[in-house]
Amino acid sequence: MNQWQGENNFAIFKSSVPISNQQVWQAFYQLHKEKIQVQKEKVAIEKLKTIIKATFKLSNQKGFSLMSLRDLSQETGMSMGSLYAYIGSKTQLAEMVHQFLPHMFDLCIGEQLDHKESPQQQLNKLIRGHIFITECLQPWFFFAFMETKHLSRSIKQLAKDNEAKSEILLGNIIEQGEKEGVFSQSDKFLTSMMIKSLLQNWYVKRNKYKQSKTDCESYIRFIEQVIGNYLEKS
Amino acid sequence: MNQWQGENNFAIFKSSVPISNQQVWQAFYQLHKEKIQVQKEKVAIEKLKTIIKATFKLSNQKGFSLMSLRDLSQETGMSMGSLYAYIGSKTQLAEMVHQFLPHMFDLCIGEQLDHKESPQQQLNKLIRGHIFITECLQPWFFFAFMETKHLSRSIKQLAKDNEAKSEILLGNIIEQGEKEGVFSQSDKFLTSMMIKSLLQNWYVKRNKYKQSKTDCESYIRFIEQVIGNYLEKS
DNA sequence: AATTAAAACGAACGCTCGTTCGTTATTGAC
DNA sequence: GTCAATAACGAACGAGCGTTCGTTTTAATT
Repeated sequence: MNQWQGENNFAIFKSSVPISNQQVWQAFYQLHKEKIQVQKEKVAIEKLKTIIKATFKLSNQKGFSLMSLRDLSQETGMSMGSLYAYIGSKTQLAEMVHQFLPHMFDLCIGEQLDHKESPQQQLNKLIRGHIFITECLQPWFFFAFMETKHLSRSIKQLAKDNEAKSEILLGNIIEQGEKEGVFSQSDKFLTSMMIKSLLQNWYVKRNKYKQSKTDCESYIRFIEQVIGNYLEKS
Repeated sequence: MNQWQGENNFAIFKSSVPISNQQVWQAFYQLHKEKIQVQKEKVAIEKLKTIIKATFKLSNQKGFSLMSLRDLSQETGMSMGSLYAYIGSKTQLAEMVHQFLPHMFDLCIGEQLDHKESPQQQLNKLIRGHIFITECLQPWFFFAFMETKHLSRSIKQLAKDNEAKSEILLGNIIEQGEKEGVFSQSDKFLTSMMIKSLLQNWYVKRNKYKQSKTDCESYIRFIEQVIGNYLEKS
């Protein structure tokens, strides 16, 4: 059960996926390149960084829909016209953030899952990957979680599909564990809902965990303990 | 552990606290009486019902800040002027909902807790009460959870205080259980965070639970099982 | 039927929003 | 140093916002 400690920790995760500060912004720019009017990459990435960070800050304060582009202009020190060269429209600004997350998710933990491993290993891997990536991109995931209401139907659907996908993934692993006899019988739906909610809590209530000085490794240990106690046969 | 089943179920809860449809709206009117310009109680209650329900519906669709009072006017069939006789202002409309929840909470489960009972009993009572009341007032709690950003500082503080209160309550019960030796040693902070998040999930993701035909009694049983497995000495 | 108080109405007001676009400043190649 | 190309600028626009208030309708009392 604890075979992953030290062997698959946060530091190793960060060094094995493209999630350094530079790489993240580079990836964000690449994903949205064709929508952005500014052509010089170095300039564009720097300004996007400023804009997105300011968006997160203001959205935390008053919510995305109450954040005006004049607020954003003031916070970034850019003019209204400049902003529009980067974001296209207010709606597109929100959509760009939302589209980025599944992209990074695939990049970082999409292909790592292996059905030949034991259900416990698969489950732990999924949980760890989830916590690690949301730890690296906490403001992004927090924004996406809080500001789902303002999206076009198509992007809203994309968000729903992604959530469903991860729930099915969880459900399958639990089912496999039951079949192999390593997990006791349980309500697969309720169990995956619980795991999802524990994973979400890490980035939704991040401030509280920071205040209590809980780091992501001990949070993972806690989840694994709770799920283990509940699922594993004794 | 299962002594409460049948003896303290949802039906009994509903009949022992003032939470019938009529009583809820009556209580809401009483709490905000002095802010409302319309004097005839029967008329006021009926219109408030219409307004609040429409607010919940529109907020679910596009979020409170994107809901205009013209939307609300159309949805309720009332004129702008009439609306203002009931809500005072858009901000006050949101605040009235937020203020109502701790009020109902106190009314329904505030005084039922008894420190002489066993920690297990106290914990189960708290969990059951929480699920039951959020089951009865699901749209209210959902609205309050999603739309915290638009509040005045004072009401935001009130919301924070209330959350802190319930976390301390949980922490104390767990601590008492540890001292009495009925709970194993655990991280009290992480444990209460988990319980809170399980409780919140019931009204935040209500649609998903409805789709899978999970009722509140079986959800409570699930929580008690998970927490029991984790906390109770074997 | 007349009177009066309460409730509902909705056009109008001032303001702020997202967005545009003609102009100015900056950059880099020659 | 010149000159295109690129980026930044910010005043202006129309739409829609929350809110108000003079008027009309409704309801209750006499």
